Amino acid sequence: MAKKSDLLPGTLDLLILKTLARGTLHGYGIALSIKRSSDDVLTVEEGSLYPALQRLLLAGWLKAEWKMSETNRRARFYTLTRTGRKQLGVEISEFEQMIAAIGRVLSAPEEA
Amino acid sequence: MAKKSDLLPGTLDLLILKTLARGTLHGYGIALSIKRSSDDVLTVEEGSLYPALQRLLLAGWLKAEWKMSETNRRARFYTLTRTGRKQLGVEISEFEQMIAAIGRVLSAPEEA
DNA sequence: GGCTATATATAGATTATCTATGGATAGAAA
DNA sequence: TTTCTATCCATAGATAATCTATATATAGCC
Repeated sequence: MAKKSDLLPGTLDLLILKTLARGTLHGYGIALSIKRSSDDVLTVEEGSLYPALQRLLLAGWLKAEWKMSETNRRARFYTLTRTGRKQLGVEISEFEQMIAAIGRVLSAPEEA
Repeated sequence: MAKKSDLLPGTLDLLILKTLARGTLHGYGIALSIKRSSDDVLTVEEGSLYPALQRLLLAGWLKAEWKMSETNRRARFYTLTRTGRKQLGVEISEFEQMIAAIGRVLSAPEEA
């Protein structure tokens, strides 16, 4: 059972945006949530997650605030902005278009 | 209509292997076939295609032979090997697993 | 006091894709 | 005959995204 990668490249932003669309979370919580809701198939490494969060903050799709976590530790909580929610819609439709296109290739008939 | 990329990263090998599973083709023909069977959604640039073909040759998943093309030009025709066909199966199931996992994240309910 | 889980973050390597370029030829059009 | 378009191969260099490895810190349990 070769395990090629933890994620399908190009889908991390989508996963983070969608996860935050369900509510504010800190970074560690985002990673856990993605892992759990994917039944342990998708694992977001810290070295992927935190740079991605910086990207999304810089793009204005998230805002961040330092607070105390459920377990009483300092943690940075991320919330989707209005433009972030809009971006989520864009990314979902782009992703679905890609998947549909790949599906067509995978099931394409013989050519003339 | 923002167009982010020509391909979903990490899926090119799969697309090439699948395309060649339907018969021997030269590089240019592979690119055309993927473009056409995806209804112009997926475009494989030469700078992605030829390095990928080298990768797949080196891995032993393809073999190559110089011949004359349908249009009477020198062209390098690629054929799937036995191990290449096996690899195609692996890549399809990995891809489907990833897509299913992403689907679960995209439709996940609220957490407790 | 030591262990584990929680929590953030960066540096550096790796890999994949894209942009840009270069070369060559067949055949059609002008 | 020259020019244009489509066909065909290939590489160099830039860019982007992810992964590996590491560092730091603390709460709470044993």
